[in-house]
Amino acid sequence: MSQHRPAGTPGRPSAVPALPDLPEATVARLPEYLRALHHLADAGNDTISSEGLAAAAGVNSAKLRKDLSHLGSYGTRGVGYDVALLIDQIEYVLGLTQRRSVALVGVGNLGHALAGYAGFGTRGFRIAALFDADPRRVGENINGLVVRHIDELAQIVAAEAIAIGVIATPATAAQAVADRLVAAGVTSILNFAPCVLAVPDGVDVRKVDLAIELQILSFHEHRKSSLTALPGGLGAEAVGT
Amino acid sequence: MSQHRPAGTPGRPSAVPALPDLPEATVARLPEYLRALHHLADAGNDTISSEGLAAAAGVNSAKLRKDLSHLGSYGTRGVGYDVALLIDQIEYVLGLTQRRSVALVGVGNLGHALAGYAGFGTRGFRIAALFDADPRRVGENINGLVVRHIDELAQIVAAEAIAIGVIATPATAAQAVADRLVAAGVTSILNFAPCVLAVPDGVDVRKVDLAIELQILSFHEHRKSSLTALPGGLGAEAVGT
DNA sequence: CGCGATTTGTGCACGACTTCACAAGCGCCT
DNA sequence: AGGCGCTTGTGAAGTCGTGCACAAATCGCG
Repeated sequence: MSQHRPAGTPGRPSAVPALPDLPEATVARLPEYLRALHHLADAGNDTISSEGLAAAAGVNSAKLRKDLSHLGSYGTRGVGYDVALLIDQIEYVLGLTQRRSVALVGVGNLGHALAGYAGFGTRGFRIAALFDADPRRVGENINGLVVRHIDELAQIVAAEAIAIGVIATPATAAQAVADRLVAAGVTSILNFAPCVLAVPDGVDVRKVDLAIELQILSFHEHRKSSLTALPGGLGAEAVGT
Repeated sequence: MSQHRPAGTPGRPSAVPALPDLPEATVARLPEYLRALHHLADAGNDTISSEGLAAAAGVNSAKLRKDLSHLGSYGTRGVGYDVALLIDQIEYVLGLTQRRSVALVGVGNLGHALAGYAGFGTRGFRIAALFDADPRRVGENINGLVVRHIDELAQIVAAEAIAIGVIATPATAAQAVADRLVAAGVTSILNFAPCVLAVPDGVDVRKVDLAIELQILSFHEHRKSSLTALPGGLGAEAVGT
C-alpha cells in the first residue's frame, strides 16, 4: 500500500474532511457497516449503538468502535451513532458520493450475471459499458446495454472517464485485458478470472475466485471430519472472510 | 475458529499424515498455490523453486516457504519442490482427494451463472443439486441439472450426503435458506447474499459480496484522486484480499 | 442541579501474520 | 572426495490487527 501522507494533514482548514489513512482491515469492513446502516435506516432507526450495529454487521463491538473512531468522532456517548450521519460519513470516505462508472469485460456466463446484478446499481455503481472479444456477442443487448468489441475499450473508457474495470473473462485472456484496461486509464480492477494479474504501481487489483472460496470451505470440512469421534463441540463460525 | 486440539496429536501412528492446524491465512493461500502448481505442471515443469512458485502465485517467497513448511517438508534444498508431489499434498490437506458435492440454492441471475461455471468442476467440486423457491423455475434444466423446489432440500441433501451449500438468493431469503441448509446437515456455507448469516457453532460461513469488493476499490480510487498534485509515485498494487 | 445509567473512544496487552536473514542441506562439478 | 552454489526451512524481529477494560462524556430523571 501507499505510505505517503499528505504533507499538510495536521491543522488543515477542514474545508474537506481529508481522508485519514485507514487500516486496510477497517476499509474492508466499512462497506459491511454501510449495508447494515442502510438496513437499520429502512427499519426506521434514527440512532444505533455500537453494540447494535456490531451485531447487525457481524463483528465485535469494540472493533467497530475502533473502526469508526478512525473516521473521526461521529457518535454521542450515552446515545450511540446517528444513522443518517454515519451513512454520509462512510459513503464519503468510500468515495461513493459520486456514482462510479465501471467497465465490464467478458460477457460470458459470469459476465452476464454481473451485468444484470441489481446490487451494483443500488450501492453506488453504474455499469457504463460491456465489452467482449467474441464478435458474435458484440451488439447483444443486456439489461439495456449494448456489448461492444474490446477494441473500442480505450475510446469509451476515456470518453466516460471510467476508473474501475471488472474482468470476467477466461483466465487465458485476463492479463491481456488487464493490460488494455490499464493502458486506457483504469486504475482499479476487480478480477474474477482465476489467475494472478501483473499491473503497474498505482493500479489496485482485487480478486474474487469462486472456486478458492469453496476450497477453503473444503479444508474446514476435511478438518471437521477428521475430528469426529472427539468429545465436545467443535465451534467454528464465520471462517476468515 | 475452533480452539480444540485433537487430544492425541503428538506421537500418532502416522498412517494418515494428520491435519496440522494451519494458520487461517495459510489456508486461504493454499488454493492459490494449487492453481499455480497445476499451471506449472501443464507447462511441463517437474520441479519449481519457492521463488518461482511465489511469483506465479503473487506472493512473497519467504511467506510461501513458511506456508508450505506447515504441511511438512516436501522440498529439496538446492533443487526446489516436486510439483506433482506438492499438488498431491495440498489437495490432500484441502480435502480435495474426494470430489465434494455442493447444493446451490437460488437460480436467479447469479445462481444461473454459478450453475454453469466450469471452474467448480475442474477444481474438485460437483454441483449436485439446484433449488429455488419460485415454482416457475422448478423443473428448469440448467447444464444437465433440474431445478428442484426448496422443500425437497432436506431429503436430497441427506440422500447425496451434501456438506456444502451455496446461497445465491436475495438477501431477504438468505437466512431462511441457511437455516434449512443447516437443518438438513450442511456444515459449510458460501453466501453470495449481501447479509450476515447466523448459524450454530460448527458451521462455517464464507461470504462473497460483489458490491463490497467494488466499494473497497472505490475507497482507493477516492484516496488516489485526493492525492493528486503530490510529488512521487503512489505505489499501490494488489490491495488486500 | 446533581446523580446514576448508558455508551463512546482509547490505552494496553496479546496474538497473528509477515518479512528478513541465515544456517543447514542437497546436488553437481571437478 | 571435497568444495561450491543454490535453495529450503526457520529463528527472530517487526508490523498489524484484535479485544478487554475503563475513563470520559452525555442524557434523563428526580
